[in-house]
Amino acid sequence: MPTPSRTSLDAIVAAGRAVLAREGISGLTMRRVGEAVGVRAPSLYKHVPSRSALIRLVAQDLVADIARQLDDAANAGDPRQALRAVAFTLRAFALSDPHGFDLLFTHLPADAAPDTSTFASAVGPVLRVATDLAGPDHALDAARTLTAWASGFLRMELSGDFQLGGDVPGAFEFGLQTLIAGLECRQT
Amino acid sequence: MPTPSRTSLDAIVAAGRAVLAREGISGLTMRRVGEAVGVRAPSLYKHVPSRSALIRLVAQDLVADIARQLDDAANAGDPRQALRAVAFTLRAFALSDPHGFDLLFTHLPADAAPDTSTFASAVGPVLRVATDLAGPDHALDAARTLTAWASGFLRMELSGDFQLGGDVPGAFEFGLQTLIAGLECRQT
DNA sequence: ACCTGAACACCGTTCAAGT
DNA sequence: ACCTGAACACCGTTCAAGT
Repeated sequence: MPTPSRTSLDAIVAAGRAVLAREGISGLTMRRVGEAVGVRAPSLYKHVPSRSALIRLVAQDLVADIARQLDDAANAGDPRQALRAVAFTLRAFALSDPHGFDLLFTHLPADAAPDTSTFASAVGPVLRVATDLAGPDHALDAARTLTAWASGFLRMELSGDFQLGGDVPGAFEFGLQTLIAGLECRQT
Repeated sequence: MPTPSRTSLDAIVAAGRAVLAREGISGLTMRRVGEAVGVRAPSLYKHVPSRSALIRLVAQDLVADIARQLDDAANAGDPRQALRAVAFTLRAFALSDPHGFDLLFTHLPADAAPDTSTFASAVGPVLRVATDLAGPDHALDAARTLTAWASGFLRMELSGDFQLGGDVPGAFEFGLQTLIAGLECRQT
C-alpha cells in the first residue's frame, strides 16, 4: 500500500549542506545525511541516485547562494568599487562556510561536479565587473584572472598555507589593488 | 630470526607517487601501494605510521621536485623574465602531473600536510622574484598574490572549470602580464 | 510505495600467528 | 624481525523482505 515519503529532496540537500558545513566533505556520508533527516542510508536512494549526485546538488545550492550575493555586490558604485565588493563578498562567504567554499573549488569527479549552467549564474556578475574594468575584448581573460586569484588566495587562507605570518587581510587588499592597477595600466 | 625488509621507505614513497599520478588521491590506498612494492598492506606499517603520513611523504617529495625547478627558473634574466619562467615552470609541472599538483594545493588534514619547512624551500624562489619586482617592503604580499593567482588558475584549468571556451594559455599569459603591470604600476 | 536489515566490495588499521 | 590472514569499524550501494 502507498506510503508518503518520510523525507524530501529539499530536506536531504539542506541536511547535506549542514553536515558538510560541520564535518567537511569526507564527513558528508550517506549514513550521516540519513541520520540527519531521520531515515536509514538506503532510503536516500529513493530521492537521489548516488552520493555523487547528492554532492552535486549541495554544490549547486551553494553556487546559487553565492551567485545571489555576487549579483548584489557587482552593482556597487563605480567599477573599482564593484570589483572590491565582489572580492570581499567572496571572502566573507569563504570565511562563513569554509567547507562549503572548499567543495566548490575542489576538483570533483565528473559525476559530482555542478554542470556548466550552474556556474554561469555565478560567473555573470564577475564577467560584468571585468568588462567594466578591462573592456569587452579582455573581459573573459580578466574575469579568469580575478577568479583565479581570489579562489587561490582564499583556498590558501582556509588551508592555513600562509605560514610566514604577516597581515593576511592586508595581503588580500594588496592583491586586489595590484589586479586593479594591472587591469588599468596594461597597454591594449 | 631477523629477516631483511622486502621493501624500503624510499620504494614506498616512489610507489606512492606513481600510484597517485595514475589514480589520483582517492586511489592512493595502502592496499594499492602495497601491491606496487610487492607486499601486503599491513606490512607498510613497518615503514610508515599511517596513510596520512605516507601522503605527507609523497607531498614532500613533490614539493622538493618543484622547489628544484623553481630555483632554476628564478635565475632567468631580468625580474620580469624570472617571474615568467617561474609561472611557466609551475604550469608545466601541473600539466605533467595533474594529480600530484592537485595534492599539493588541496586542503589536506593536518596530519597529512607537509610541514612549514618543506614549503619554505619552494617559497624561496618565488619570494626572490617578488622582491625584485615589488621591492622588499611588498615582497611577501607580492609573493602571495602571485602564488594565489598561479595556483588558482592551474587548479581551475586542471579541473576543467574554464568552460566558457576561449584561449586558456592566452588567459594565463594575460594574467601574468596583468600581475607584472600591476606590481610595476602601483604607487608606493 | 516507502523503509529496513543484511549483505557485498571496498577502505584504514590492529594483531596474533607464522617463518 | 618482517610478513601475513583474519578481524574490526567504517564507507557506498543493492536487494529481498517487511509494512
